[in-house]
Amino acid sequence: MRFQNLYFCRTLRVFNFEKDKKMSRFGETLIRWYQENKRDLPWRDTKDPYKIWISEIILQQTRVAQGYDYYCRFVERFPDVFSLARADEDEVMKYWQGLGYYSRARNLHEAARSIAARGAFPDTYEEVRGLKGVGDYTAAAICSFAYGMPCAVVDGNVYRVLSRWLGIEEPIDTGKGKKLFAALADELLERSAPALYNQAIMDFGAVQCVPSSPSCLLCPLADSCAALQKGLVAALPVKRHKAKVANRYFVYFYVRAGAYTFLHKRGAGDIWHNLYEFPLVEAGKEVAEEEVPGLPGYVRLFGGCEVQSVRTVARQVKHVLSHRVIYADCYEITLAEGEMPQGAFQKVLMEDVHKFAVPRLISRFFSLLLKPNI
DNA sequence: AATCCGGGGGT
DNA sequence: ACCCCAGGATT
Repeated sequence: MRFQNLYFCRTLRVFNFEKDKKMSRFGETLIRWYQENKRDLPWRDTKDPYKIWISEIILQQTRVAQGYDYYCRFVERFPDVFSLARADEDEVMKYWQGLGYYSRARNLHEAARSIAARGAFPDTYEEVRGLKGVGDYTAAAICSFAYGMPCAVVDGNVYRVLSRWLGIEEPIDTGKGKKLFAALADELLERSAPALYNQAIMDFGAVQCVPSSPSCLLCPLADSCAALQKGLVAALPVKRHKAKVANRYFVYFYVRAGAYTFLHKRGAGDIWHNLYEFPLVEAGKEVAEEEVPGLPGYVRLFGGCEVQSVRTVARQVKHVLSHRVIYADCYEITLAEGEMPQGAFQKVLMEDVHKFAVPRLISRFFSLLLKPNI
């Protein structure tokens, strides 16, 4: 018994020794790869926690190519946390227009105000993690990049790189899987250079260890990659199946009353919170053209005002969100000049609609309406 | 643990 | 079509 135990301990020690050697090569290899292959990105030129924070929020579920220009415009207009805190929320939303996941912008603004009230950007992990819109990933990113703290980031890239290199088939989108990968990431973190290591593993995942058909022949970690040896590269990481998305049917009304139109600000508890749109009727199913209010034979009123004419602008425009598919119609309806329909509408000069933050779908309607019909 | 929240690009 | 992206909040 004692012998067995001794043997076990010795095996474990040897195993750990081998593992440590392999693990330290992992970090060194990634950092070497990064130094030769890294992309030059504006948020990497700074240690300003504010700018790093902005970049991390923008890059949540967003590719670098998509967020790049937004970051540049955002930090130019809001160069520090105080300018962001002072700004009107509508303007912040306008700078976010088109990026999606608009709660990021609202939380960013709210957090900026709490930071400004506090006087300075938080400098402990717990306080950074406590900011609205900052989760485990973003807190680790800010604290390692800005302050050099030994916090391992775990994002989509890290899940992929670790699951493949270690050959782990545990699903990454369960509580158990998340805990496992967080522990592994922490164990593998290169503590002598946390910021460099974190950047390296994420860039490595984004550029080399890509989701589909990575170039394993050229990979510096090919020798030690468990997935490559087991033929599991394409199968990893494992994710649970996603729920099917439901459809929604929107009917929008571009209302003309002289030079004015009407916009509605969306409320909480649904998509596009605090963005603007045309007056909307949501239907449970597809609405036939003949059934639209205002068309001959049906209701000729809009918000209590008589509808003078109706024109079809667009029908069944498909707009895909992360978990909904919207089929949207848009009708132009004309009211007498000076009419003010009942409802929570804002009367806006048509030439001023571009000043409002609107979802992509609505900005598409704008461009349809500004172009002469062909 | 599930669901919600956008938009764009790659395959 | 389907997947993924420097995820987080809510229920």
